[in-house]
Amino acid sequence: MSSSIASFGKHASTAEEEAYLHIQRALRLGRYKPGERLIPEDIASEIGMSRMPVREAFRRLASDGLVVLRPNRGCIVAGLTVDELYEIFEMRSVLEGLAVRLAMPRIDEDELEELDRLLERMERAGKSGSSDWVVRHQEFHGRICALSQRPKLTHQIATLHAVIEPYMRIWFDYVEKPLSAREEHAAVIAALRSGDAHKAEQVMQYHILGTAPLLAEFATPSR
Amino acid sequence: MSSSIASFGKHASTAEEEAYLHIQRALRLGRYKPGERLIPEDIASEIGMSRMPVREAFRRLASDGLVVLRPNRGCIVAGLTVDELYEIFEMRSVLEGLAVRLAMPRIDEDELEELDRLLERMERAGKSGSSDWVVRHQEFHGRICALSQRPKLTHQIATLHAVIEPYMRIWFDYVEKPLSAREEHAAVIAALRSGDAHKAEQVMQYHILGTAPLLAEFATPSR
DNA sequence: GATTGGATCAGTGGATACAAAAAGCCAGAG
DNA sequence: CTCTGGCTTTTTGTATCCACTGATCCAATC
Repeated sequence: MSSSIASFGKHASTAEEEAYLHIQRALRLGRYKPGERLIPEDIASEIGMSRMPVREAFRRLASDGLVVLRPNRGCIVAGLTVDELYEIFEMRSVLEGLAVRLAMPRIDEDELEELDRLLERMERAGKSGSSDWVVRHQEFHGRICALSQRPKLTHQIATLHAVIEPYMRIWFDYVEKPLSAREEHAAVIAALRSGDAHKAEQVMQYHILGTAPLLAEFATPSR
Repeated sequence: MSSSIASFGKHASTAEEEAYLHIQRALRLGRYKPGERLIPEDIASEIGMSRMPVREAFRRLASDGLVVLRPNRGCIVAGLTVDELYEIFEMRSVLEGLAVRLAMPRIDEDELEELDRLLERMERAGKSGSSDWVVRHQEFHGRICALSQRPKLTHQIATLHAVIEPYMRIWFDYVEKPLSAREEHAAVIAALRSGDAHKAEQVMQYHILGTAPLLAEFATPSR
Protein backbone atom coordinates (compact mmCIF):
# COMPACT_ATOMS: atom_id res chain seq x y z
CA MET A 1 0.00 0.00 0.00
CA SER A 2 1.16 3.47 -0.87
CA SER A 3 1.92 5.94 1.86
CA SER A 4 0.67 8.76 -0.34
CA ILE A 5 -1.36 11.41 1.36
CA ALA A 6 -3.59 11.29 -1.69
CA SER A 7 -6.70 9.21 -2.19
CA PHE A 8 -6.09 8.58 -5.86
CA GLY A 9 -5.97 4.83 -5.80
CA LYS A 10 -9.34 4.12 -4.26
CA HIS A 11 -12.24 2.60 -6.12
CA ALA A 12 -15.78 3.54 -5.52
CA SER A 13 -18.52 1.40 -4.03
CA THR A 14 -21.26 3.87 -4.84
CA ALA A 15 -21.91 6.24 -7.71
CA GLU A 16 -21.52 9.23 -5.41
CA GLU A 17 -18.08 8.02 -4.35
CA GLU A 18 -17.11 7.52 -7.96
CA ALA A 19 -18.23 11.02 -8.87
CA TYR A 20 -16.38 12.45 -5.87
CA LEU A 21 -13.11 10.74 -6.72
CA HIS A 22 -13.46 11.51 -10.41
CA ILE A 23 -14.05 15.23 -9.91
CA GLN A 24 -11.48 15.47 -7.13
CA ARG A 25 -8.82 13.95 -9.35
CA ALA A 26 -9.66 16.33 -12.18
CA LEU A 27 -9.51 19.33 -9.84
CA ARG A 28 -6.22 18.24 -8.28
CA LEU A 29 -4.68 17.72 -11.69
CA GLY A 30 -5.80 21.20 -12.58
CA ARG A 31 -8.03 20.12 -15.44
CA TYR A 32 -10.60 22.79 -14.60
CA LYS A 33 -9.80 26.45 -14.19
CA PRO A 34 -10.81 28.39 -11.08
CA GLY A 35 -14.16 30.05 -11.56
CA GLU A 36 -15.18 27.53 -14.20
CA ARG A 37 -18.66 26.16 -13.80
CA LEU A 38 -19.17 22.45 -13.24
CA ILE A 39 -22.43 21.31 -14.82
CA PRO A 40 -23.84 18.23 -13.08
CA GLU A 41 -25.51 17.06 -16.27
CA ASP A 42 -22.23 17.02 -18.21
CA ILE A 43 -20.18 15.31 -15.52
CA ALA A 44 -22.94 12.81 -14.90
CA SER A 45 -23.09 11.70 -18.53
CA GLU A 46 -19.29 11.70 -18.67
CA ILE A 47 -19.08 9.13 -15.89
CA GLY A 48 -22.31 7.45 -16.92
CA MET A 49 -24.73 8.20 -14.12
CA SER A 50 -27.50 10.67 -13.36
CA ARG A 51 -27.06 14.15 -11.90
CA MET A 52 -28.06 13.16 -8.42
CA PRO A 53 -24.91 11.43 -7.18
CA VAL A 54 -22.88 14.21 -8.79
CA ARG A 55 -24.78 16.82 -6.82
CA GLU A 56 -24.07 14.92 -3.63
CA ALA A 57 -20.39 14.74 -4.54
CA PHE A 58 -20.43 18.52 -4.98
CA ARG A 59 -21.41 18.92 -1.33
CA ARG A 60 -18.38 17.02 -0.15
CA LEU A 61 -16.07 18.79 -2.57
CA ALA A 62 -17.43 22.08 -1.28
CA SER A 63 -16.73 21.03 2.30
CA ASP A 64 -13.19 20.21 1.25
CA GLY A 65 -12.86 23.68 -0.21
CA LEU A 66 -12.28 22.47 -3.76
CA VAL A 67 -15.43 24.02 -5.20
CA VAL A 68 -17.88 26.72 -4.21
CA LEU A 69 -21.63 26.09 -4.20
CA ARG A 70 -24.00 29.01 -4.50
CA PRO A 71 -27.76 28.49 -4.31
CA ASN A 72 -29.38 28.53 -7.73
CA ARG A 73 -26.04 29.32 -9.32
CA GLY A 74 -24.46 25.94 -9.32
CA CYS A 75 -20.95 24.80 -8.65
CA ILE A 76 -17.79 26.66 -9.57
CA VAL A 77 -14.18 25.62 -9.18
CA ALA A 78 -12.65 27.32 -6.15
CA GLY A 79 -9.66 29.49 -6.83
CA LEU A 80 -7.40 30.69 -4.06
CA THR A 81 -6.51 34.31 -3.58
CA VAL A 82 -3.00 35.01 -2.35
CA ASP A 83 -4.39 35.64 1.12
CA GLU A 84 -6.25 32.35 1.11
CA LEU A 85 -3.20 30.48 -0.10
CA TYR A 86 -1.13 31.94 2.73
CA GLU A 87 -3.87 31.05 5.16
CA ILE A 88 -3.80 27.43 4.02
CA PHE A 89 -0.05 27.34 4.50
CA GLU A 90 -0.37 28.85 7.97
CA MET A 91 -2.80 26.11 8.88
CA ARG A 92 -0.59 23.47 7.31
CA SER A 93 2.41 24.77 9.22
CA VAL A 94 0.84 24.26 12.63
CA LEU A 95 -1.01 21.05 11.73
CA GLU A 96 1.96 19.35 10.09
CA GLY A 97 4.16 20.74 12.84
CA LEU A 98 1.88 18.98 15.30
CA ALA A 99 1.96 15.82 13.19
CA VAL A 100 5.74 15.63 13.15
CA ARG A 101 5.94 16.34 16.87
CA LEU A 102 3.48 13.52 17.57
CA ALA A 103 5.26 11.25 15.11
CA MET A 104 8.46 11.38 17.13
CA PRO A 105 7.70 8.47 19.48
CA ARG A 106 7.20 6.14 16.49
CA ILE A 107 10.49 7.09 14.90
CA ASP A 108 13.12 4.37 14.80
CA GLU A 109 16.06 3.64 12.52
CA ASP A 110 13.84 1.75 10.06
CA GLU A 111 11.49 4.69 9.74
CA LEU A 112 14.34 7.11 9.24
CA GLU A 113 15.67 4.96 6.43
CA GLU A 114 12.21 4.81 4.87
CA LEU A 115 12.01 8.60 4.98
CA ASP A 116 15.46 8.80 3.40
CA ARG A 117 14.23 6.55 0.61
CA LEU A 118 11.15 8.71 0.07
CA LEU A 119 13.38 11.79 -0.06
CA GLU A 120 15.51 10.05 -2.65
CA ARG A 121 12.50 9.13 -4.77
CA MET A 122 11.23 12.68 -4.55
CA GLU A 123 14.64 13.86 -5.72
CA ARG A 124 14.63 11.49 -8.70
CA ALA A 125 11.08 12.48 -9.65
CA GLY A 126 12.21 16.10 -9.51
CA LYS A 127 15.14 15.48 -11.85
CA SER A 128 12.93 13.72 -14.39
CA GLY A 129 11.09 17.01 -14.63
CA SER A 130 7.74 15.32 -14.36
CA SER A 131 5.12 16.58 -11.99
CA ASP A 132 5.38 13.20 -10.25
CA TRP A 133 7.39 15.28 -7.87
CA VAL A 134 4.13 16.62 -6.45
CA VAL A 135 2.93 13.10 -5.73
CA ARG A 136 6.25 12.08 -4.18
CA HIS A 137 6.24 15.20 -2.11
CA GLN A 138 2.79 14.34 -0.79
CA GLU A 139 4.03 10.85 -0.08
CA PHE A 140 6.79 12.25 2.09
CA HIS A 141 4.50 14.53 4.07
CA GLY A 142 1.86 11.81 4.17
CA ARG A 143 4.29 9.34 5.68
CA ILE A 144 5.00 11.66 8.57
CA CYS A 145 1.28 12.23 9.09
CA ALA A 146 0.72 8.51 9.16
CA LEU A 147 3.40 8.13 11.82
CA SER A 148 1.56 10.57 14.05
CA GLN A 149 -1.20 7.97 14.32
CA ARG A 150 -3.84 10.68 14.24
CA PRO A 151 -6.51 9.83 11.66
CA LYS A 152 -8.43 13.09 11.83
CA LEU A 153 -5.30 15.20 11.74
CA THR A 154 -4.02 13.19 8.79
CA HIS A 155 -7.30 13.58 6.95
CA GLN A 156 -7.37 17.29 7.54
CA ILE A 157 -3.84 17.71 6.24
CA ALA A 158 -4.61 15.56 3.20
CA THR A 159 -7.59 17.79 2.41
CA LEU A 160 -5.41 20.90 2.56
CA HIS A 161 -2.88 19.21 0.28
CA ALA A 162 -5.64 18.51 -2.23
CA VAL A 163 -6.61 22.18 -2.27
CA ILE A 164 -3.09 23.42 -2.96
CA GLU A 165 -2.15 20.62 -5.32
CA PRO A 166 -3.05 22.45 -8.54
CA TYR A 167 -0.85 25.36 -7.46
CA MET A 168 1.99 23.01 -6.59
CA ARG A 169 1.75 21.56 -10.09
CA ILE A 170 1.79 24.93 -11.82
CA TRP A 171 4.66 26.03 -9.64
CA PHE A 172 6.68 22.95 -10.42
CA ASP A 173 6.08 23.30 -14.14
CA TYR A 174 7.35 26.87 -14.07
CA VAL A 175 10.39 26.72 -11.83
CA GLU A 176 11.70 23.31 -12.80
CA LYS A 177 12.46 22.08 -9.31
CA PRO A 178 12.15 23.61 -5.90
CA LEU A 179 15.72 24.44 -5.00
CA SER A 180 15.51 24.63 -1.25
CA ALA A 181 13.13 21.71 -0.98
CA ARG A 182 15.72 19.00 -0.66
CA GLU A 183 17.61 20.63 2.15
CA GLU A 184 14.45 21.49 4.03
CA HIS A 185 13.07 17.99 3.82
CA ALA A 186 16.45 16.63 4.80
CA ALA A 187 16.38 19.00 7.76
CA VAL A 188 13.05 17.54 8.86
CA ILE A 189 14.56 14.06 8.77
CA ALA A 190 17.62 15.29 10.62
CA ALA A 191 15.44 16.80 13.33
CA LEU A 192 13.54 13.54 13.64
CA ARG A 193 16.86 11.70 13.87
CA SER A 194 17.99 14.01 16.66
CA GLY A 195 14.95 12.97 18.70
CA ASP A 196 14.04 16.56 19.52
CA ALA A 197 10.27 16.77 18.93
CA HIS A 198 10.08 20.50 19.50
CA LYS A 199 12.91 21.10 17.05
CA ALA A 200 11.23 18.89 14.45
CA GLU A 201 8.02 20.84 14.83
CA GLN A 202 9.82 24.13 14.28
CA VAL A 203 11.72 22.85 11.26
CA MET A 204 8.49 21.63 9.69
CA GLN A 205 6.78 24.96 10.33
CA TYR A 206 9.70 26.81 8.81
CA HIS A 207 9.71 24.54 5.77
CA ILE A 208 6.01 24.97 5.09
CA LEU A 209 5.82 28.71 5.70
CA GLY A 210 8.86 29.15 3.49
CA THR A 211 7.10 27.46 0.59
CA ALA A 212 4.05 29.72 0.58
CA PRO A 213 5.63 32.83 -0.98
CA LEU A 214 7.01 30.73 -3.82
CA LEU A 215 3.52 29.64 -4.80
CA ALA A 216 1.83 32.95 -4.14
CA GLU A 217 2.48 34.35 -7.58
CA PHE A 218 0.27 31.67 -9.14
CA ALA A 219 -2.75 32.51 -7.00
CA THR A 220 -5.14 35.27 -7.97
CA PRO A 221 -4.28 38.64 -6.41
CA SER A 222 -6.29 39.46 -3.29
CA ARG A 223 -8.95 42.10 -3.61
CA MET B 1 -24.59 40.47 15.14
CA SER B 2 -23.35 37.86 17.54
CA SER B 3 -19.70 36.97 17.62
CA SER B 4 -20.57 33.40 18.44
CA ILE B 5 -18.47 30.77 16.79
CA ALA B 6 -21.69 28.91 16.18
CA SER B 7 -23.94 29.11 13.15
CA PHE B 8 -27.17 28.84 15.11
CA GLY B 9 -28.73 32.09 14.06
CA LYS B 10 -28.71 31.58 10.30
CA HIS B 11 -31.77 31.00 8.22
CA ALA B 12 -31.82 28.77 5.25
CA SER B 13 -32.32 29.78 1.64
CA THR B 14 -32.63 26.22 0.42
CA ALA B 15 -34.16 23.05 1.79
CA GLU B 16 -30.74 21.42 2.01
CA GLU B 17 -29.45 24.30 4.10
CA GLU B 18 -32.46 24.08 6.36
CA ALA B 19 -31.94 20.36 6.84
CA TYR B 20 -28.24 20.91 7.52
CA LEU B 21 -28.83 23.57 10.16
CA HIS B 22 -31.71 21.63 11.72
CA ILE B 23 -29.75 18.41 12.13
CA GLN B 24 -26.57 20.21 13.14
CA ARG B 25 -28.40 22.04 15.92
CA ALA B 26 -29.95 18.81 17.17
CA LEU B 27 -26.56 17.08 17.18
CA ARG B 28 -24.83 19.95 18.95
CA LEU B 29 -27.52 20.06 21.59
CA GLY B 30 -27.00 16.35 22.10
CA ARG B 31 -30.54 15.37 21.15
CA TYR B 32 -29.31 12.24 19.41
CA LYS B 33 -27.08 9.65 21.01
CA PRO B 34 -23.82 8.51 19.37
CA GLY B 35 -24.41 5.44 17.24
CA GLU B 36 -28.06 6.30 16.79
CA ARG B 37 -29.34 6.01 13.28
CA LEU B 38 -30.68 9.05 11.47
CA ILE B 39 -33.48 8.06 9.10
CA PRO B 40 -33.76 10.47 6.18
CA GLU B 41 -37.46 9.75 5.79
CA ASP B 42 -38.23 10.74 9.38
CA ILE B 43 -36.15 13.90 9.41
CA ALA B 44 -37.52 14.90 6.01
CA SER B 45 -41.13 14.68 7.14
CA GLU B 46 -40.22 16.36 10.41
CA ILE B 47 -38.96 19.45 8.57
CA GLY B 48 -41.48 19.06 5.79
CA MET B 49 -39.44 18.13 2.76
CA SER B 50 -38.43 15.05 0.82
CA ARG B 51 -35.49 12.77 1.61
CA MET B 52 -33.30 14.28 -1.03
CA PRO B 53 -32.14 17.52 0.60
CA VAL B 54 -31.67 15.59 3.85
CA ARG B 55 -29.34 13.17 2.13
CA GLU B 56 -27.30 16.06 0.82
CA ALA B 57 -27.17 17.60 4.27
CA PHE B 58 -25.84 14.26 5.56
CA ARG B 59 -22.87 14.57 3.22
CA ARG B 60 -21.88 17.89 4.70
CA LEU B 61 -22.46 16.75 8.25
CA ALA B 62 -20.25 13.75 7.53
CA SER B 63 -17.50 16.03 6.23
CA ASP B 64 -17.80 18.01 9.45
CA GLY B 65 -17.35 14.79 11.42
CA LEU B 66 -20.74 15.02 13.11
CA VAL B 67 -22.13 11.86 11.53
CA VAL B 68 -20.76 8.77 9.83
CA LEU B 69 -22.08 7.61 6.48
CA ARG B 70 -21.68 4.00 5.43
CA PRO B 71 -22.79 2.82 1.97
CA ASN B 72 -26.16 1.06 2.10
CA ARG B 73 -26.20 1.39 5.88
CA GLY B 74 -27.30 4.96 6.26
CA CYS B 75 -26.24 7.66 8.62
CA ILE B 76 -25.29 7.25 12.27
CA VAL B 77 -24.41 9.87 14.83
CA ALA B 78 -20.66 10.06 15.30
CA GLY B 79 -19.40 9.37 18.79
CA LEU B 80 -15.89 10.23 19.86
CA THR B 81 -13.60 7.75 21.49
CA VAL B 82 -11.27 9.13 24.12
CA ASP B 83 -8.43 9.03 21.61
CA GLU B 84 -10.45 10.93 19.05
CA LEU B 85 -11.47 13.52 21.60
CA TYR B 86 -7.85 14.10 22.54
CA GLU B 87 -6.97 14.32 18.89
CA ILE B 88 -9.56 17.05 18.36
CA PHE B 89 -8.15 18.97 21.29
CA GLU B 90 -4.62 18.61 19.96
CA MET B 91 -5.79 20.07 16.66
CA ARG B 92 -7.68 22.81 18.43
CA SER B 93 -4.64 23.67 20.52
CA VAL B 94 -2.44 24.42 17.53
CA LEU B 95 -5.18 25.98 15.40
CA GLU B 96 -6.53 28.27 18.11
CA GLY B 97 -2.95 28.94 19.18
CA LEU B 98 -2.31 30.10 15.64
CA ALA B 99 -5.51 32.15 15.69
CA VAL B 100 -4.58 34.02 18.84
CA ARG B 101 -1.07 34.64 17.58
CA LEU B 102 -2.43 36.10 14.35
CA ALA B 103 -5.06 38.07 16.26
CA MET B 104 -2.39 40.04 18.09
CA PRO B 105 -1.95 42.83 15.52
CA ARG B 106 -5.68 43.64 15.73
CA ILE B 107 -5.68 43.88 19.49
CA ASP B 108 -6.28 47.32 20.93
CA GLU B 109 -7.73 48.57 24.20
CA ASP B 110 -11.29 48.40 22.86
CA GLU B 111 -10.88 44.78 21.89
CA LEU B 112 -9.40 43.90 25.26
CA GLU B 113 -12.39 45.45 26.99
CA GLU B 114 -14.73 43.54 24.70
CA LEU B 115 -12.97 40.31 25.62
CA ASP B 116 -13.24 41.24 29.30
CA ARG B 117 -16.97 41.71 28.81
CA LEU B 118 -17.30 38.35 27.11
CA LEU B 119 -15.39 36.74 29.98
CA GLU B 120 -17.78 38.39 32.39
CA ARG B 121 -20.84 37.15 30.48
CA MET B 122 -19.37 33.66 30.41
CA GLU B 123 -18.88 33.89 34.15
CA ARG B 124 -22.48 34.94 34.76
CA ALA B 125 -23.81 32.23 32.46
CA GLY B 126 -21.73 29.76 34.46
CA LYS B 127 -23.21 30.89 37.78
CA SER B 128 -26.76 30.55 36.49
CA GLY B 129 -25.93 26.88 36.03
CA SER B 130 -27.40 26.86 32.55
CA SER B 131 -25.56 25.35 29.68
CA ASP B 132 -25.57 28.82 28.14
CA TRP B 133 -22.04 28.72 29.42
CA VAL B 134 -21.14 26.55 26.45
CA VAL B 135 -22.48 29.16 24.04
CA ARG B 136 -20.71 32.00 25.86
CA HIS B 137 -17.52 30.00 25.87
CA GLN B 138 -17.77 29.55 22.13
CA GLU B 139 -18.42 33.26 21.81
CA PHE B 140 -15.17 33.99 23.59
CA HIS B 141 -13.10 31.63 21.48
CA GLY B 142 -14.99 32.73 18.38
CA ARG B 143 -14.17 36.37 19.02
CA ILE B 144 -10.48 35.62 19.04
CA CYS B 145 -10.79 33.60 15.85
CA ALA B 146 -12.60 36.50 14.21
CA LEU B 147 -9.77 38.84 15.19
CA SER B 148 -7.30 36.62 13.39
CA GLN B 149 -9.03 37.63 10.15
CA ARG B 150 -8.58 34.14 8.76
CA PRO B 151 -11.89 32.85 7.39
CA LYS B 152 -10.80 29.29 6.67
CA LEU B 153 -9.04 28.93 9.99
CA THR B 154 -12.09 30.30 11.77
CA HIS B 155 -14.39 27.94 9.94
CA GLN B 156 -12.20 24.96 10.74
CA ILE B 157 -12.13 25.83 14.41
CA ALA B 158 -15.90 26.35 14.44
CA THR B 159 -16.37 22.91 12.96
CA LEU B 160 -14.23 21.34 15.67
CA HIS B 161 -16.22 23.21 18.30
CA ALA B 162 -19.44 21.78 16.86
CA VAL B 163 -18.05 18.26 17.17
CA ILE B 164 -17.09 18.61 20.82
CA GLU B 165 -20.10 20.69 21.82
CA PRO B 166 -22.25 17.77 23.03
CA TYR B 167 -19.40 16.65 25.29
CA MET B 168 -18.95 20.17 26.62
CA ARG B 169 -22.64 20.23 27.50
CA ILE B 170 -22.54 16.90 29.31
CA TRP B 171 -19.40 17.94 31.12
CA PHE B 172 -20.90 21.21 32.24
CA ASP B 173 -24.06 19.51 33.47
CA TYR B 174 -21.99 17.14 35.60
CA VAL B 175 -19.33 19.32 37.13
CA GLU B 176 -21.34 22.50 37.62
CA LYS B 177 -18.74 24.92 36.33
CA PRO B 178 -15.22 24.49 35.06
CA LEU B 179 -13.11 25.71 37.95
CA SER B 180 -9.90 26.58 36.19
CA ALA B 181 -11.68 28.03 33.18
CA ARG B 182 -11.95 31.58 34.42
CA GLU B 183 -8.29 31.94 35.26
CA GLU B 184 -7.20 30.34 32.01
CA HIS B 185 -9.35 32.56 29.88
CA ALA B 186 -8.20 35.56 31.88
CA ALA B 187 -4.64 34.42 31.24
CA VAL B 188 -5.30 34.46 27.51
CA ILE B 189 -6.54 38.05 27.75
CA ALA B 190 -3.56 38.98 29.90
CA ALA B 191 -1.19 37.52 27.34
CA LEU B 192 -2.95 39.49 24.60
CA ARG B 193 -2.66 42.62 26.73
CA SER B 194 1.06 42.03 27.17
CA GLY B 195 1.47 42.12 23.39
CA ASP B 196 3.54 38.95 23.34
CA ALA B 197 2.09 36.89 20.48
CA HIS B 198 4.23 33.85 21.18
CA LYS B 199 3.20 33.89 24.83
CA ALA B 200 -0.47 34.20 23.89
CA GLU B 201 -0.15 31.22 21.59
CA GLN B 202 1.39 29.13 24.37
CA VAL B 203 -1.21 30.14 26.92
CA MET B 204 -4.00 29.21 24.51
CA GLN B 205 -2.41 25.85 23.77
CA TYR B 206 -2.04 25.17 27.47
CA HIS B 207 -5.65 26.15 28.14
CA ILE B 208 -7.05 23.90 25.44
CA LEU B 209 -4.90 20.87 26.13
CA GLY B 210 -5.70 21.20 29.81
CA THR B 211 -9.41 20.93 29.10
CA ALA B 212 -9.24 17.66 27.20
CA PRO B 213 -8.69 15.30 30.18
CA LEU B 214 -11.68 16.83 31.95
CA LEU B 215 -13.98 15.85 29.10
CA ALA B 216 -12.38 12.52 28.38
CA GLU B 217 -14.46 10.59 30.87
CA PHE B 218 -17.61 11.37 28.88
CA ALA B 219 -16.26 9.94 25.63
CA THR B 220 -16.50 6.24 24.87
CA PRO B 221 -13.40 4.28 25.90
CA SER B 222 -10.96 3.61 23.08
CA ARG B 223 -10.76 0.12 21.76
C1' DG C 1 -24.95 54.15 -29.29
C1' DA C 2 -26.22 52.78 -24.75
C1' DT C 3 -29.91 51.15 -21.81
C1' DT C 4 -33.76 48.74 -20.43
C1' DG C 5 -37.47 45.41 -20.69
C1' DG C 6 -39.13 41.29 -21.70
C1' DA C 7 -39.13 36.59 -24.12
C1' DT C 8 -36.52 32.45 -24.26
C1' DC C 9 -33.73 28.99 -22.56
C1' DA C 10 -30.39 26.53 -19.93
C1' DG C 11 -29.69 24.92 -15.40
C1' DT C 12 -30.87 24.26 -10.50
C1' DG C 13 -33.54 22.50 -6.55
C1' DG C 14 -36.62 19.38 -5.05
C1' DA C 15 -40.21 15.50 -5.28
C1' DT C 16 -41.48 11.28 -6.77
C1' DA C 17 -40.71 6.69 -8.63
C1' DC C 18 -38.27 2.55 -8.95
C1' DA C 19 -34.53 -0.88 -8.27
C1' DA C 20 -31.26 -2.96 -5.21
C1' DA C 21 -29.47 -3.87 -0.80
C1' DA C 22 -29.78 -4.74 4.06
C1' DA C 23 -32.43 -5.85 8.13
C1' DG C 24 -35.97 -8.23 10.32
C1' DC C 25 -38.79 -12.35 10.74
C1' DC C 26 -40.27 -16.83 11.00
C1' DA C 27 -40.22 -21.71 10.47
C1' DG C 28 -37.88 -25.88 10.38
C1' DA C 29 -33.68 -28.64 11.35
C1' DG C 30 -30.37 -30.05 14.42
C1' DC D 1 -33.10 -24.02 22.66
C1' DT D 2 -30.19 -22.38 19.05
C1' DC D 3 -28.85 -22.03 14.45
C1' DT D 4 -29.89 -21.64 9.58
C1' DG D 5 -32.05 -20.44 5.29
C1' DG D 6 -35.16 -18.14 2.79
C1' DC D 7 -39.16 -14.79 2.61
C1' DT D 8 -40.91 -10.13 3.77
C1' DT D 9 -40.31 -5.48 4.99
C1' DT D 10 -37.69 -1.49 5.41
C1' DT D 11 -34.37 1.59 3.86
C1' DT D 12 -31.01 3.06 0.76
C1' DG D 13 -29.25 4.51 -3.87
C1' DT D 14 -30.23 6.24 -8.29
C1' DA D 15 -33.07 7.90 -12.10
C1' DT D 16 -36.56 10.66 -13.88
C1' DC D 17 -39.67 14.42 -13.75
C1' DC D 18 -41.42 19.11 -12.91
C1' DA D 19 -41.43 23.88 -11.26
C1' DC D 20 -38.84 27.78 -10.75
C1' DT D 21 -34.67 30.71 -10.79
C1' DG D 22 -31.33 33.12 -13.06
C1' DA D 23 -28.85 34.02 -17.48
C1' DT D 24 -28.93 35.36 -22.26
C1' DC D 25 -30.34 37.67 -26.17
C1' DC D 26 -32.83 40.73 -28.88
C1' DA D 27 -35.47 44.65 -29.79
C1' DA D 28 -37.64 48.90 -28.62
C1' DT D 29 -36.69 53.19 -26.49
C1' DC D 30 -34.24 57.15 -25.00
